[in-house]
Amino acid sequence: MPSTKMDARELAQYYGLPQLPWKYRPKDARELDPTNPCQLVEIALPVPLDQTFSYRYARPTETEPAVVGDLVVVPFGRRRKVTGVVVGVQGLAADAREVDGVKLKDVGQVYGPEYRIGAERMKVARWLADYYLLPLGEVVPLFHPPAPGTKARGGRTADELYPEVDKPLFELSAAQKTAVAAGSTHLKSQQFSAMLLHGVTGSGKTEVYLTLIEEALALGRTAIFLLPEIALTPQTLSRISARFGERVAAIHSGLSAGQRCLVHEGAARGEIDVVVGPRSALFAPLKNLGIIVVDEEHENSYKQDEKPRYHARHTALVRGRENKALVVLGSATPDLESMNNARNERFELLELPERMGGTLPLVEVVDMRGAKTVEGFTPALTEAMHETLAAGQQIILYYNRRGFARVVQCTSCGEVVMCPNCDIGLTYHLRPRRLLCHYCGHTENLPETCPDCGSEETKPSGGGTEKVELHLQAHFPEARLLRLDRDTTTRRGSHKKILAAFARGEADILIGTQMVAKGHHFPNVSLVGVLAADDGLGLPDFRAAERSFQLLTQVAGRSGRTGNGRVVFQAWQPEHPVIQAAAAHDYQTFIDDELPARKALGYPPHRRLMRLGVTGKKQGEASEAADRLAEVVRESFIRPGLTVLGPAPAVFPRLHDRFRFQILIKGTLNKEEKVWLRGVLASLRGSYRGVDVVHDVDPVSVY
DNA sequence: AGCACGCCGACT
DNA sequence: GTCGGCGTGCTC
Repeated sequence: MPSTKMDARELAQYYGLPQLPWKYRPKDARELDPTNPCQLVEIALPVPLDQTFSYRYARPTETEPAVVGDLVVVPFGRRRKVTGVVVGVQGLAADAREVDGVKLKDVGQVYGPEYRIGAERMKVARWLADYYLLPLGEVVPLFHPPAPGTKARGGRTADELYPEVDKPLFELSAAQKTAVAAGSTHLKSQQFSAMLLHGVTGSGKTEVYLTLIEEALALGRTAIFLLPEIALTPQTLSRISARFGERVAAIHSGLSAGQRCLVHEGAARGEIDVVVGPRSALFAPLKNLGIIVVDEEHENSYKQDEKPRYHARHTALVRGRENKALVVLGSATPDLESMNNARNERFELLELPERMGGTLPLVEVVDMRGAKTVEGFTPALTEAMHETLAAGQQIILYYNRRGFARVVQCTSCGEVVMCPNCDIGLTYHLRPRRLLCHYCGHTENLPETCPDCGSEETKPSGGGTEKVELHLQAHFPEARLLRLDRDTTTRRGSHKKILAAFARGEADILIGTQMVAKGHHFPNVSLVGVLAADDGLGLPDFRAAERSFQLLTQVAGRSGRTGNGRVVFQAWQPEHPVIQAAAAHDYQTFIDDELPARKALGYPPHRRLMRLGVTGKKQGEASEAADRLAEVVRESFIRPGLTVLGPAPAVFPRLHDRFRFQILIKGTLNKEEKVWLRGVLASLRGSYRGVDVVHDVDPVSVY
């Protein structure tokens, strides 16, 4: 019977898995001889191996010795050069070319002190590595701009791109003043603390953030302002740069590697003291960090969906703690985990319940059952649209399905046309006129006969944004349309272009997927229509209700930002509590329902989750590996507080020509268990070639 | 994870 | 004949 007492080597033996390489590292540090400029440096490298590597560093004259935290470039393998971080240094005889039978290669380059990962950021790096079960070297790339050294200097800096605008001199509302006062008290305490700012769309959260950042600067401290990439609009950036001028730098996807380096160096040298950007901005080398703002903190994009799979909100709290800083999380629809933390008094909760200069839009829930719909439009929505257009105002229509027809079905035998790689029905698109798989990108022509029975009666069914667009062209011929979905935003920047065109009033109706729900103020929008409000509720994910509530609330918030707005939710289950709560702008009721439901099922925020995903081209192989993994994990993790579910085929059992299985661990692993699991995963990866094993701590979705 | 080495099919 | 498919083995 295996147990966590067994190390990875013993476990590998027990289960007949191949042995891990076992490296012994001598602990006797050699004294650093000041007359000898040669060092033995231990380096963590960005490779998925649970070990560090020893190199020789014979420093050039007039240069400083390497120290822990230094970034270095080293030769690795036959022809690779990789960037790693120094985790240990010792003295070394000048003529030594090997240590304990291991040949030493020479360090190629040591970066300057601007690039050194100081003690504080190193603690964050170690936390990331431990918490997310990764080798330290694999989190190091988060801490430096890509390819430092290849500096294309002379490019425009971030804030030059966004000319200053006049600072709006609004008087803060009472609620804003309360929030600022609370934050201010925390800042002055010089202790770590966290605030959750729950404010409806348009309630002035940004003004609270900016005021608190100003206060932090006045106290001689620095600030990080995180936003989802999608929210990094020129308006947002110009507002921030108007406030902080030269001292602020923005990181965004339009920046070159050289510009990123300039921001990094400026922050390290103390020339920049506010860094704004998406999750990667969290690792900026600011000194004396006083405040970290995480705006739209519920956004799933804060969780990176590739290695290292870290959550920027969680990491912000850790970096805040290391700096005795204030962490401000803000949202109109806080993540359940954050609100739970607020209720448990780990965060101070501040509410901004009122819209600045306006009221929340009135939401009408329209029952689709028995309604005389035309292509998914009820008479109520159609009428509201005519009224809005007649009044010269704009409309947003939200429909979370791309393409023209969700599936193509044979009317004779009922089969739908499937993707050859994915076990997913293909979606019919008009432009280009082809079938497309939304998961792997496979495309093919519309078949003339049913691939299954040969009948010529195949029929596209189920709608999509393309069909809605066509319908509008026919029924609202006078209206100018814009469509916003993945298919209209293939070129870089086209997303922002479409939104900007709509904001300038170049169209009357914007139709789109989730993309229309995020960001942007559209002062002239007075109607938002949601074609299928309960669409997301049936998804087999424990967060389906939370997602739906957030999306409906966000999209509703696009209406009537500067006046009275209307919203229409069309729904098949209009009485559903999530739809009702979203329609009533009632976050309280929503979480009062949802938190106990999560607790009853043992899901976050009550317990944590870890997902182990096993995929392979051969179903049998993947399934066997998943079985083996589940067996090992289950036998060893028998204790109160831990539950192992699975293995089970994933919700999408085959994508990209790979069969997918998963195991869920409910509960929090302790340190020994994590170390142990890393070993097991490494063994498994070694013994099932052709099978991919991924682990995801705190997964954001469990598909 | 890369990247090289190594051993078997359809091409000039 | 050899270009290239991806199995497997190693990286201080």
